[in-house]
Amino acid sequence: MSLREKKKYDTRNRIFEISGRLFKEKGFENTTVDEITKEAGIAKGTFFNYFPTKESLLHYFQEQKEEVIFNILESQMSLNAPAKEKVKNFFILLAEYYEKDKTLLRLLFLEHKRSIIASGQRSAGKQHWHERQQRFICILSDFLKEGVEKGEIKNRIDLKIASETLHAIYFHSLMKWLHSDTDCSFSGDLSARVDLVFEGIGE
Amino acid sequence: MSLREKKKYDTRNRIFEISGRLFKEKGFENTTVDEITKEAGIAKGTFFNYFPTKESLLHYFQEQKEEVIFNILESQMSLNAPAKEKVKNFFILLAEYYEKDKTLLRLLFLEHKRSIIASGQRSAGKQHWHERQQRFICILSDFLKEGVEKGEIKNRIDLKIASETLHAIYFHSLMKWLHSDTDCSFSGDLSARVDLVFEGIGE
DNA sequence: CATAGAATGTGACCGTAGTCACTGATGACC
DNA sequence: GGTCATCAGTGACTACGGTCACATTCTATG
Repeated sequence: MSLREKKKYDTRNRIFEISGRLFKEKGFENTTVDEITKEAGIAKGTFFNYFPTKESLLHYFQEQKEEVIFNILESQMSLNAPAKEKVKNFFILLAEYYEKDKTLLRLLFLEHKRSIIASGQRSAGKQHWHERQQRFICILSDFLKEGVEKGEIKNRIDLKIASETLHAIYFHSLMKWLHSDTDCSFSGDLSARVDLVFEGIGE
Repeated sequence: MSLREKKKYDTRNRIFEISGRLFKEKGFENTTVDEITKEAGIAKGTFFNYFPTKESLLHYFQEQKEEVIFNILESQMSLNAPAKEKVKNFFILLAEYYEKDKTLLRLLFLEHKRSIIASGQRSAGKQHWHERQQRFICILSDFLKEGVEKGEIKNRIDLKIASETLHAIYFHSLMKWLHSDTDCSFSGDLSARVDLVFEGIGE
């Protein structure tokens, strides 16, 4: 690695670390780019050489988190269990991982989401978000498919609709939990909802 | 109405109309407060006498829409029909109303949502949003309760969980539809998902 | 009609995200 | 080692949302 490359790498990392710390300490909105660059000992313009916007930082934090999450998930996915258990397990693993650091997650998730919405129709962030959802839904869909083959799930069910619905429930629980101040259990809430969808409401 | 009151009313309306038009024409982010006030023939400060922030305008647009929606809904709610049909009807009425003006809705909904997220933990916007959701869930819960009494719905179901789940599905469909460019049917999508939840996935 | 005081309007001003034309450091090549 | 093209660094500058002390307009009252 040349000197130039090393410096670049270091600066980027420095911005990343400092902004991460400041965001946690003071919140995203209350941390200015000036503060970050001042603490990093660089000029304001330099910040924008590395990250196109202040919000884009969150995008990278998010990516870092996801790396970890998907590794956890993939290590558990090949378990031999009924489809319903697999789905629950999948959700609970995610939930437990999230429950470890609600504050950070709230920051990453809500601000990141906000930025995607704000940046309008076609943006890299939105694209990435969409892909992430698809990956999520695919995993669920695979579980359900297995379930159909094993006769645990009605075979007249549209797998796309079903896995999307499960995803919707996951998302809803997540949002509810993120917005709640009380410490209601995210994984417990999810579990009840998955049961409901598997059983059905109707008599 | 005194002259003062009339002027106030007029100014407020003027801001409202002009900003609505500009938002539709150029989008929310691309419309500046300066533009709005210039076109309205008032000073910048005056704008903020009427609306605490630029985003708060969206809050009022949203309220205006909701007025109409809840009137439509209430006129249809007392119909005598199976619970499932009532839920579907409820959703479809909403969907059809929304489908009339996707662009405006997308603007109102996404930006409004964004602003709620952005404004952090405790804001009037968030409070109002939360109340709206509760109202929504209550209506669904009433339908389901009736369904239980009429034996159409399993009585071991937790009504809160069930109505929240239906709401989650509604919300998911709405978001999917708002983000899609293709003209997939919002009401059709919802209908399939309600069927799924009533029937259940499991064999 | 005169006047006081309240309601409303005003625009210079502030803080912050983001830009850009210029400067300085780096390394490939001779 | 000297030269020059390239790439990162810089900070004054712009744009925009939002504020505030002061100016203007309206109205209640004698």
